[in-house]
Amino acid sequence: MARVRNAPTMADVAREAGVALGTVSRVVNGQPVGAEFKARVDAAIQKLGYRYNSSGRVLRTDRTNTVALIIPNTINPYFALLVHHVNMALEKRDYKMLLCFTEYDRSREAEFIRMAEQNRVDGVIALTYNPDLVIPEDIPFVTIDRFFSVSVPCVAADNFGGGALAARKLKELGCRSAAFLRIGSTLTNEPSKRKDGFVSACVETGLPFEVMALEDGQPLSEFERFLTAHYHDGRLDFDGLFIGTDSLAWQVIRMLRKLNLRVPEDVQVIGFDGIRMFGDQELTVSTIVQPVQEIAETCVHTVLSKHLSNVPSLICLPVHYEYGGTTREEKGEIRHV
Amino acid sequence: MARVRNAPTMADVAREAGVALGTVSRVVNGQPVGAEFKARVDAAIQKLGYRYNSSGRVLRTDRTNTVALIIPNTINPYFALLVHHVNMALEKRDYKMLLCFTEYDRSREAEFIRMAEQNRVDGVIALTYNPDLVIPEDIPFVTIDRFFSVSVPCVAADNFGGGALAARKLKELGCRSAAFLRIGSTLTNEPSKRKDGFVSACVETGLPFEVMALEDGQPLSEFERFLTAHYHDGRLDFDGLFIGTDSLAWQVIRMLRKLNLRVPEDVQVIGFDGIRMFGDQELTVSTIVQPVQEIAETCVHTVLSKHLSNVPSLICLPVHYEYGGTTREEKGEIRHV
DNA sequence: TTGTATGCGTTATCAG
DNA sequence: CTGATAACGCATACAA
Repeated sequence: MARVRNAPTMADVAREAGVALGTVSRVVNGQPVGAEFKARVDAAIQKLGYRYNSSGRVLRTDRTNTVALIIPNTINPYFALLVHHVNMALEKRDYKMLLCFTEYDRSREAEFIRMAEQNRVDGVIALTYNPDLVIPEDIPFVTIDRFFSVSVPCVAADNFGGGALAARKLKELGCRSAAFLRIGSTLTNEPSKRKDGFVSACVETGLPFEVMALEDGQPLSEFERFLTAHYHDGRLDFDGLFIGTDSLAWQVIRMLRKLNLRVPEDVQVIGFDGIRMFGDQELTVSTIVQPVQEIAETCVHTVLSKHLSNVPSLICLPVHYEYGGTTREEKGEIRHV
Repeated sequence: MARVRNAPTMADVAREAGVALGTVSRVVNGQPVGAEFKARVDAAIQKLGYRYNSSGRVLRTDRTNTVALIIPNTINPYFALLVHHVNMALEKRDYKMLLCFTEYDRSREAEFIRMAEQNRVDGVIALTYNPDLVIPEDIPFVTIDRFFSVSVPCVAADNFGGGALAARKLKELGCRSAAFLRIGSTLTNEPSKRKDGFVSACVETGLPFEVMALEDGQPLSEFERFLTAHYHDGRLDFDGLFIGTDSLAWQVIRMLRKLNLRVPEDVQVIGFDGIRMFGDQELTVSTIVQPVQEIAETCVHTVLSKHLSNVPSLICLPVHYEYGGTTREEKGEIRHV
């Protein structure tokens, strides 16, 4: 069969330069070649307008310099941030990213893993929810926020520490009674530990607390019912809320406003993630900030390391608290919610 | 050289099934094969755990089933949305996406085009800012928001119409005097027409207006100076603002609040893009909504069409206005800013 | 319909 | 250091 596109190949360059094919390959790959030869090859490349074609190398070496990132979507700003930093970390190492959006669909999660194998990616980084997901053995695999087994490295923020930090912060800011609200309690993953850390620190500091967790299917209005049930004579039973994500925190704040409760005067709110308005402006709420860039960097570093067996199976990266207008702080910044 | 990974190949399957290599290929690709043969091949595939390897096909056919998307980043929610819909549109057609973040860096824009060629992508969709960008001839290329030449299809929202719609809406909502604020006026692209449409409709409806455009390098505080200069005795000269993007609108609203101006009571604000809180909650401001999904779908459809010459060189897709709390509307929704 | 054989562009081995 | 040549896995033209 003839060439599909008629772009010049290394063979054409070799012929033009009057050298062997292998010599062209060495020049292109920066391996040692005599100056005279190199000059002739470079000239031929110029003259023919030769463009390197990676598909030959892929077939020969079975390395694509590509890593698949499996993630629900990029509409959620936390995922969008993750995608961004993973891609940057990959690019720094001359790797490309094959992006797969699952939309939380379990069958899609599994299908993308198959697809990644077919395309001979050099590794997979996955943030998934399918409880029965089978992790392939023959390909470097790193998960985010979810621990499968000691043979599959998992990278996550220090969710337990973050939950504890939120509780201690509320206590420190004068809260007398707190509640933790979260959604999606079906699957046990690393973020589930936010609750454990919160509870642990509440107990430790003597801060009374309640926990309200919604199953995945339940409507958000359940939170409204919960809050209303704890609302008497214009006051809420809690003066501090720790909420599983910034996104949910934002929605809960709207509910509080409906009850004529002021944030942070009547109720202080701390979220989790560190989402900023339009990606780069102010925080949406006071929050526990995930080290997204470090998470991405660690995932990439890990998935590309030669000896996965030397890698810890769970890597928790430190979080920090940041003021975002929904807690009472000395720093007199403008409230924006 | 021996196999790199020792995964079974079509040859192994053929041997196992006692058929020819070509027959395996036909089975795998769903071409007509005798039932008996097909059964034997399927059984062999099962038995050996054969996984299709796309790298052979790529080399053979020079088609990767991959399209490169070149875009500044995914932190900006508008870009994040675009990435999402482009990927979904590609996936629907069994194409993969090679994502390239330029971070607005001109040299990176050019470099990614080179990289895309090397990797033999089947097409490129690009949202770029480099005024001197050279579009390759030998690869299907579609741009977003920026017109290069009649031979390079450009997909965009109806920016002119959107600007006009904003002006008419402000007029309709009772505005007496309006201003248009935008940033980044160096490069002339499709979004530049937002101003033209706005001006045109202001003139048409007799709405007095001013335009304030910031060059790319200038600090945002210039807008604050502009507003302050038009602020007398607790009143702003304008009771309506149309702002180039939702992101900028959000920042301007913060400036207005510093001047103790209420939105929308004192000043109504309309943005552009249609960005939602956390990607899926309420709009951040009243705005002209871009049809992002249609833009993505059109880009993909266009870049993959066989006969690019039959394609219009500029495709403008309709926008619409949507209430987001920063205009005065009958719909009494809770203000959230 | 099925088998055979060639080549896609590159890398890597081996001999000169 | 350079040249010649054999794979890599698959698709397809051609022969049977």
